[in-house]
Amino acid sequence: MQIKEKIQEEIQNEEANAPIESERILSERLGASRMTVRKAIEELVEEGVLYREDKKGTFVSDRSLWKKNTTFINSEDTDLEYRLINFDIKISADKEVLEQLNIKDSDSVSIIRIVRKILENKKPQSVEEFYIIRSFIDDKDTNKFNKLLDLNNYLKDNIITQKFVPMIVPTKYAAMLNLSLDAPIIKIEGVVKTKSAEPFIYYKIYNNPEQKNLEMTL
Amino acid sequence: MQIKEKIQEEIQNEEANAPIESERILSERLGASRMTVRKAIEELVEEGVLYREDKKGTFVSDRSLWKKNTTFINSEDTDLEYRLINFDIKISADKEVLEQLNIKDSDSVSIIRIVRKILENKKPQSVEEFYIIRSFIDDKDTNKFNKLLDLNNYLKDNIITQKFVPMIVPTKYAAMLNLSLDAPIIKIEGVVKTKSAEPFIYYKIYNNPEQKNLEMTL
DNA sequence: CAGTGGTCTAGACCACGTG
DNA sequence: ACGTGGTCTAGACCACTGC
Repeated sequence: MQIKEKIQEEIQNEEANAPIESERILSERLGASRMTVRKAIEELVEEGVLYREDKKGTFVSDRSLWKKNTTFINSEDTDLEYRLINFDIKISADKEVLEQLNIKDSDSVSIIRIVRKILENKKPQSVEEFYIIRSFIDDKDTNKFNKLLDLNNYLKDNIITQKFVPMIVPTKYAAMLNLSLDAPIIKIEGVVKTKSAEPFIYYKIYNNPEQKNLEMTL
Repeated sequence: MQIKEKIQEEIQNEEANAPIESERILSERLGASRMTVRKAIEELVEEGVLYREDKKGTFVSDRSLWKKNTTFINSEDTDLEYRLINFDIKISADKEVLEQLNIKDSDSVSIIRIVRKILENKKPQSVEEFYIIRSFIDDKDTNKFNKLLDLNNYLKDNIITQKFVPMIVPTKYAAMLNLSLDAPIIKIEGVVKTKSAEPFIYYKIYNNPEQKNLEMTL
């Protein structure tokens, strides 16, 4: 929405905790109804850019309070590099994978497996394993890993559930992550489901704690 | 909002993916304007109870898709018990704590430290350490641990940032959590700040992975 | 073509904080 | 008394879906 962008421009040089103009004044000055301005402000509040104090006014948040969730999205402006470790279209898969993807008859379903390593500023950040039911994706996307594996693309029309599991780094990945064999790490296990609750992607991410900060704002 | 509750009642016996009445029909039947009904539905969509399909309709979500975040809130209907391990009002604290609470002159600030153990269904689920700047809380609440330490109470007017750290269980807590000395765990470190960015609580939660599932829906 | 959700308008009243 | 955000109303037009 244009109103939102305008407000964002106008506050970008404001100091933290500075008040912004009231909803009524903004709506008049920007030529929109109050409800429209309100919705724009509400979205900025949702992102942590602004905050309201009931019956007092709306204020600019300190930048450190902007909402983030690096358990799911890599923070921007980092230098990321993706290295493919493994790619195959397989008929069979682990029992765990079949269970998470709710597959009863494994013969009838084609599963794509992709394993890749992610480097951040040239250092190993994580290893990701993806299991994707082929029939759920466009044939033309099958080889576009960047699109296929960017979980952001699924967020709008799907539901993603992820779990955090502490473990000792798996032996096969220790060297890849440049970790000692007894290093404790956090594995993230996630499932992507359609809104009608059909799972079609299962993923496991092994994070290098020295490179990957898992944090979120609430 | 009453409209929200009414809708919630009406759909509670509906099957997953069943359509609900359109916004226009609901607004007429419930005697509210369309925008009011819309807002109610929007909140239910936010919670994952309903989902929309653009230009098609609004549908009931499968219960497994309701949004949750057990990294922050213990799921309901669990039998929780809190055991106080430690409570003191101390002038001095670790450098780490002072740093997180943004305290320069440690002599002038009184910090409350509380350590407690949480049992879920009689089994040890986690150990929590809280560091609270005394001047930020009501004197009358100083001894009401349940209120003081329920992070939900701070969510409305504050910003909470938390970080997930993999580690081997600290020796001093291994027995308390009923874990072996080399068990990998996830420690959650969090800071509660006012909306004007003043930190006043720092907490560390050591989770027993066998009892505590850390997961979230996106 | 009728119905859906998505967006927007131009008003209105309320409770409460501040001067 | 005035200004704030919070809530609500009764309309309106749009782009698209499904029949």
